[in-house]
Amino acid sequence: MSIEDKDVEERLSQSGVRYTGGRRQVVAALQGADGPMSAAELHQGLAGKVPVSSVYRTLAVLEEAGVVQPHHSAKGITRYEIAEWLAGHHHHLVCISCGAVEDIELPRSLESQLERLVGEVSEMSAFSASGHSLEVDGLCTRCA
Amino acid sequence: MSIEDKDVEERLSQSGVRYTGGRRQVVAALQGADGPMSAAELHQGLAGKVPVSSVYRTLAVLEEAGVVQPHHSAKGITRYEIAEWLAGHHHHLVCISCGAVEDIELPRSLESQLERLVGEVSEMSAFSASGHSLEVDGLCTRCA
DNA sequence: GGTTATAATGAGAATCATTATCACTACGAT
DNA sequence: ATCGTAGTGATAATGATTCTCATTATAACC
Repeated sequence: MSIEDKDVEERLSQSGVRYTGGRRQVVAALQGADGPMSAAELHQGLAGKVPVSSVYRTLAVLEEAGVVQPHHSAKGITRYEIAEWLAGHHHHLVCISCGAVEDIELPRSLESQLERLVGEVSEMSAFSASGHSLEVDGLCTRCA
Repeated sequence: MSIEDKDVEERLSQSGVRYTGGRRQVVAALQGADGPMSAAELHQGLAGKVPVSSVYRTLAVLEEAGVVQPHHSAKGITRYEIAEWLAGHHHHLVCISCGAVEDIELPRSLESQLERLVGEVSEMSAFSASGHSLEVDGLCTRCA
């Protein structure tokens, strides 16, 4: 049981839901990934041990509890990743050729610049910002 | 015929496709919108004058020609907007409550800061960046 | 330890956005 | 005017996701 798992367990119990075997497997698979995963990818990765309908339900439960967050970058699919309060704040490199999404963590200095920038945007737009995400589009090393 | 329309026409003819009535209507609707639009929204907005299957095909053609670009921010749907070379570079405010997406153009100073930032990200990641998009998540004025 | 109320699961049906198909129409070149 | 190709519209097919419901597992209580 990884360190984060304790936090996940607590968060779920606060939401009044159980941290069952299937849910643990999904969370573990997401922890092991190096980018957001779709329900189908998770189902695959778990070798069918968790049926696809359960993967969807589990993701919905985890999202509701704030353990994972959805990410929409590819055509018709939703990918999920461990929420930032557990995994740390980061951004995404999106390959415009193959669609792969890679996490990237900014050095503190860049991140604070970005936060200041978002703050200014929020002010100038009468929009109460609660989060932000920088998406850099380009070619991944494999497609370059 | 707006000024941009000339550019669209030229771009399409370079792609060897015609700029037909239905396509003009879709482009006009996108020009009139103040954020990305889905196929269903466009179909609605055009009061059924353009059948839904044609809206989809038109969007595919326009994307192929580089006249519009897709945007994935909401659950299972793809929204499109006029490409940046026609409409100008901008970013998005995404309402975490109602899902609405609003365009926002950054003042030159902020935009250049952001570009420098993206440049550094690109370097530190061996990822050849071709574009970027800042998404600010929060509550729109209606949902606040 | 067994019982019971409730949460969770799994298989499949139902739904929604999107894509493919195909007969038909419109346009441009000859 | 006509012929070939591009475009259209209705509808069927697909793929991701959600819903339903009967069954199973779990935690709290006796």
